[in-house]
Amino acid sequence: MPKSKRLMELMMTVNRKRRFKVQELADEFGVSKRTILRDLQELSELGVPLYSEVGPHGGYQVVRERVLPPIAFTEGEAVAMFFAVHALRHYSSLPFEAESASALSKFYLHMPGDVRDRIDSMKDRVDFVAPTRWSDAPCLAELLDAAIKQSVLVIQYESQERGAESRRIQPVCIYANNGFWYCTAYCFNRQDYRVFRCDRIREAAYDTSGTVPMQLKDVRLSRRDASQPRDPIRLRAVLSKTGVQRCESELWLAPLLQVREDGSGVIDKDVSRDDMTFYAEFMIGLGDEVALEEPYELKEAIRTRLAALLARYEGYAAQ
Amino acid sequence: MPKSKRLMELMMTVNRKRRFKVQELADEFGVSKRTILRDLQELSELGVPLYSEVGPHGGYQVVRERVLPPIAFTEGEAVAMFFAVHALRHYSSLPFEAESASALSKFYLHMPGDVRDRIDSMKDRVDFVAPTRWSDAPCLAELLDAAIKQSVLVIQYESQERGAESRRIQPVCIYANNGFWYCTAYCFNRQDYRVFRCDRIREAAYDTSGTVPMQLKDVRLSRRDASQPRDPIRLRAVLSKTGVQRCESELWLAPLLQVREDGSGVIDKDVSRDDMTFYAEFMIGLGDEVALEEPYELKEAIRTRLAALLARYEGYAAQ
DNA sequence: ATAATGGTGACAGACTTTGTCATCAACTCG
DNA sequence: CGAGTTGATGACAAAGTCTGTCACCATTAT
Repeated sequence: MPKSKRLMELMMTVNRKRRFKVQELADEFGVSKRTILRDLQELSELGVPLYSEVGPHGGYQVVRERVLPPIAFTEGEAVAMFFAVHALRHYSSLPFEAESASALSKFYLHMPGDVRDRIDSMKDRVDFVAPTRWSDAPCLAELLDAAIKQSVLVIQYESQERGAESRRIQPVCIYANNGFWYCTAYCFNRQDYRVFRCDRIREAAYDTSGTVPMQLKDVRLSRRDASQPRDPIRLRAVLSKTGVQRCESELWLAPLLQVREDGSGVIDKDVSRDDMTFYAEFMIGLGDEVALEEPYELKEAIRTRLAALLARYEGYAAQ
Repeated sequence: MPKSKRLMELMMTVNRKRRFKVQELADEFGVSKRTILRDLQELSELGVPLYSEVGPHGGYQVVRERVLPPIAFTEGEAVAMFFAVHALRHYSSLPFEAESASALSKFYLHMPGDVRDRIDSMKDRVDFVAPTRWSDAPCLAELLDAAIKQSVLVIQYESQERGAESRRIQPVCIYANNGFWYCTAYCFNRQDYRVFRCDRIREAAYDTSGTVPMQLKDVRLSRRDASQPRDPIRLRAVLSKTGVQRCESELWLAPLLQVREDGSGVIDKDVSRDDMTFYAEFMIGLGDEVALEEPYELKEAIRTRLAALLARYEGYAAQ
């Protein structure tokens, strides 16, 4: 076998084994220990992070991260990776931040100068706008890890109403929306699914009390969909074209919205009676772009709200 | 020089040169033509797309895409790249879509099975929510290209007011915000900077009439910032903690906002008098979370607006 | 102490790569 | 056409690199 091929296979083998002895590999590849030692040194120089200990029960280890065999990317592919990572630059507390940066610098180092220029000039010409000031979500990595492994966490959650409290949860999925990270999880304290704002999770540790994880294999991202409303009431409203455009950027509304051919639209959906205050605020925000048809309760709530606001601003005027 | 090293350098050299003759490389590397020929054949087998023509003025060419020398990525880096591209999945009409996909499949192919599983399970556990229904922006690639090269385009633009019209523009930057792609550009018809919605640009072609591009080297993303208000008026308002959080997700507001230590905040900024109606709507949306201090004109505008809305909903009640 | 294990240097022999040369093929240009 | 340019391929000896063997050292667990 030519040396170059042997080196490749050796790289794959050591990545698979993680721990091994020189004699082992020598037998496997049908070469002498000396050769394997020389090869391992070369791999080391090529960037595979090897660590060795002498003595009985010693041997080689691949330390830290495993390395993929070298891959030849085209320039276009490298630029695309840059673009993707660049697009996420406004999001703070991202998982894999360090890894992205190191991957990008590897691409950057191996690039001929003209492609670097191309990328540098692209940097300032294209952008994804994200809401500013994302709050820190210190436990994001733990939450994601727990969601992947489907294990139970004990978290310190600072809810708006009750202040800090401890909860046992099993994360289902993590998602970012409009400036915040959220985590849908099964809450063992409430015995139901709940959505947590990740920046309010101050600490997260793996549960050691032996709570048995739920079988949530099929429960995935869909879990963030709203649950069925209790005490439903029918909401019907007609939206102008502008109204539709505004509603489309509201994630929670999108599934309730039917768009007509001419761009105008209709909301027709059962909603929870408890949410009247919320919908009243929202309808007020839409102003003349919405014509509410029912329920009467919502109209009433809107009028009450408007009157309260008017009083508030009348009050100011008197100051 | 060992062969392996020479092959690496050869790969970089041919990528830089794009066109070359065997004799040239032989001199450059101090080896014989025969050796270079053998090396080029090996590079070819390694995936570098080489093409050769015999005869005078013939020679070698690197065909299609240039290839970077093989890079060894760690697993973590590969996962990070997956994450980044995955996060953008909801955005339609992205540039570099094909390249991202092919880069990802290269990573995927070279990965040991357990990492694939890790990625597969991550896919369904983490998400970036983007507003739905992005309109198609068919000319995005052209716009980006023109922005990078700073060249002039002739576009067919369908404005809301005047219907379709032809414009000569020089794109400055492209950005995505809240479900739409925008392009800031210098418009030669209006002789000023304008922002175009990319989905309303039906066609784009390079200008052939010889319009001289502007010197826009220093004009970059900042161009999307609001210009100075004409007829300014001072706006001062105090925001509660909740109010601050809501404002932070409004991009245009972020620069006007000062956050205090306890999470509450202040808006204090000169704004344009023409925008009173807009600010009135916005303040109403903030409800009790904002205490407006000045200007008087805005309070008046809010009261007017509230009264109008109230009338609208009183009207409904009478239906 | 003993045995297991990695690390290094030297060197001859095995193996690979290289240079040279010869020959061919495709093509351009005058 | 014919002369010149350029790539493609095969053969083979010379040059160079890689490999196995061996001797020896260092470290460490038992």
